Amino acid sequence: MSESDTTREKIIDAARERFSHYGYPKTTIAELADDCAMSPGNIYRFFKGKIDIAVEIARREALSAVEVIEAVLDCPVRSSRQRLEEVVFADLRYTFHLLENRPKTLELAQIVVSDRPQFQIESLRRERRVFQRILHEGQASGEFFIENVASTTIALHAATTKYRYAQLFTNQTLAELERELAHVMTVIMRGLMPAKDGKPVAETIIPPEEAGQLANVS
Amino acid sequence: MSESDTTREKIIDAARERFSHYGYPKTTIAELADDCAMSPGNIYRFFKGKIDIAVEIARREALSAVEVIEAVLDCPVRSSRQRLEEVVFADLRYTFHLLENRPKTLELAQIVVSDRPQFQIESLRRERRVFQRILHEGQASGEFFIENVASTTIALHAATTKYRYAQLFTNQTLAELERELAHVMTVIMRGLMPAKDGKPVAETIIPPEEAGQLANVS
DNA sequence: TCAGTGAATAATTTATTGATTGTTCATTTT
DNA sequence: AAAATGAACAATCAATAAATTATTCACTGA
Repeated sequence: MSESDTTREKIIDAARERFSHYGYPKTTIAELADDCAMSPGNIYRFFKGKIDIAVEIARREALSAVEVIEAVLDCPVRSSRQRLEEVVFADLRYTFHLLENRPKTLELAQIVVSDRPQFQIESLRRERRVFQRILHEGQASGEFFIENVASTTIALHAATTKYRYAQLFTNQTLAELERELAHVMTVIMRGLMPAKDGKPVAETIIPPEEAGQLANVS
Repeated sequence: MSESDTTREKIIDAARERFSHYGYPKTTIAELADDCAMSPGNIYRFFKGKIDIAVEIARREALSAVEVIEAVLDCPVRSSRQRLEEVVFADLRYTFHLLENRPKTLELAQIVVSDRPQFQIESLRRERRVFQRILHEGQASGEFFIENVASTTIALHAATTKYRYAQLFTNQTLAELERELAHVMTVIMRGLMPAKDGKPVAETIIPPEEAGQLANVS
């Protein structure tokens, strides 16, 4: 790692610390420079402007959020259905706890999005790719019956909108949201899977929250 | 109608006019009093405070919005499925055009909700009742197969969250949203209706926009 | 040449003040 | 007695001044 890379990281670390403690607006470039034992001017050799530091932090945050969701893919499960349900519930829980425990993270994301609308579009796209992979697998294994995987992915993602950063829409508790999401998933799963012997697919069971799943949100 | 009722209506009319033209914050009680040829003090014999005038206007707006949606129920259609789809699309279109043509209406609603959170909860509940009626009908006629109508109503309503005041979530065009919603409804309908002869239910077709449907939004 | 500086400046935020507005109520009118 | 008034007062807003901050850049030391 080159010298200038570690300097850049030092700035990011200092910014992460201050942004999460005091928020983006109340953090000054002079403070970041102090933390890194350098002059304000030098910061601008690594970032075009203050907002770009926030963009970089939010970008990493978004990537690690998708990783949390993707981690669910790695654990062995019995079916694509279970995979899909676990990913959707993980999404609800991860974003819920994020807003609960680290409200400044949302604030930062909102500031970034208001300045760079493309940021949100790309974050959503990354998330959809996870969904798409699962649908594709389920399709290939014959578990799902899906005519058009691409458009069904979009539908699934849109139908679960309320369960991403749910506190922005409602003040329901997490338990209430989980119950609700189970109903949504029940309907969706019945839409994706053929009925067996004339009986519709069983209801979605709320998956248990894995212990390690939310390690980096505390 | 009593004298004091008509006075109250005069105030509401004046407020509606000014709120929609200049917005709630820029409208003063003195102006409303002027419009009604009365003194500021007299307004307070009819409303506890300025915000209560806004609440009353928003309440009526919300009721007439549900009426627009309910109007779809009155026209004869071939199936519960079609009813459901028309209601959901009407909701998307109505709220979309509302934000496009009368942004002050949203502003007012947001001001009311921030002061009276219960307002939003009740509006959503009213809307859900329309959904529930359709599901119930479809269930009774045997067209839908629904184990629990109440929880399925909640699921349906939650899954279509993105298509109520869609511009708050995305900057997609109405046409894009309609295409997306069709995909969502396709999955949901397959979840509600049993497959025929092993073939899944047909895809949702975007219903044509009725001419008279949006009369009071222009 | 490269990494870094810090004073100068432009842009933004905050504080202050004066003006406007929401609300009340003792009083007047009908 | 009911309906309405308008002056008084507290709360809020708008305008401006003052202070702070983001950003630039000519310059310094390795």
